Amino acid sequence: MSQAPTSKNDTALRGFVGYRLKRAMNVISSDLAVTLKPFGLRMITFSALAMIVETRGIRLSQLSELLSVERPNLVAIVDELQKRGLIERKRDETDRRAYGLFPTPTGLELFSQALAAVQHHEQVLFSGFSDDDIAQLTQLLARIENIS
Amino acid sequence: MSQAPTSKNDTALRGFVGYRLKRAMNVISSDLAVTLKPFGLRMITFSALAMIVETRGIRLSQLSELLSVERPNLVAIVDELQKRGLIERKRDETDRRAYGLFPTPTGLELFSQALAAVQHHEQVLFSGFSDDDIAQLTQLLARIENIS
DNA sequence: TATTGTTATACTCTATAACTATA
DNA sequence: TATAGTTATAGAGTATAACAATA
Repeated sequence: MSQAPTSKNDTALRGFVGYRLKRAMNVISSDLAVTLKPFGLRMITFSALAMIVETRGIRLSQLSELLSVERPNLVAIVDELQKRGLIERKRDETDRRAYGLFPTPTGLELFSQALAAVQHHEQVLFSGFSDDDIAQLTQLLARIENIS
Repeated sequence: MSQAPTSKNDTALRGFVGYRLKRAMNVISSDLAVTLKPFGLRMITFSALAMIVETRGIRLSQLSELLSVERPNLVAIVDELQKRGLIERKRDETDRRAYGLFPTPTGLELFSQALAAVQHHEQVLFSGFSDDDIAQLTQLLARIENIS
């Protein structure tokens, strides 16, 4: 019976941008999770909070569209932010089906701290990258996003 | 009560490479899932099969390390490939704790077809990208992967 | 003692169908 | 009829602890 090979590699998969993208994503997201942990936030709750801070009164369905997260999956996320007192649901009196989502003062305070931490996180992570590198990467990723 | 705002955006999050990376990844992975579906493969089962084809006799623990997937999570994936008759576990007689993973003829045949489909998929997806674009992107992603 | 494969478990993420209340 | 929010549910992905067999 053969012993396990000593030369093992992932050459075949390396030929795929998707594979490389996923591996790069893993590095960033696991690192980001550590950064957000002290704030009791995950990537998705941070993102949702960021949107609500940026667009006060945004609806869950709009949040869903912007974040590309299915509406049902956002309910628990919004619940979580609300239970922690970071945001409020305010019923829209002109369309009583809908709720506007607003940050609380606590939410604004926490977000500004988390934002600074995440910015610092990326700054450290990409300290070896020039502004031009970042600009190129950003542009390439934007092109991928807009493919379909 | 305020109506939901008409100007809604994700400007704050757009400043983060991680956010853009995740969105680009979503585009590619959901598209890739469609490509792999006819073969009864997912991204992870395709990747595992690719590794086993490339490095015949590879162990589950080596697969785990190469794919950055925890060992326990690979057991079900290897089980799935084996149940479909695409790979075999062969006990390593020199180290009876271990099993070498080998593709079957069926597995080799399916993989070659799936590989061609995935290659074609990326070719179409990146048809608007020059070779230089791909090379740049690949290099930038490799640098991210090697950050830590 | 350490390693290989494994079981069990739990938490997160993602996707779909269907309900309610409102429009 | 259609939309906003919601419930229920199920499938994937991911992480950790601990076990049996073997080194």
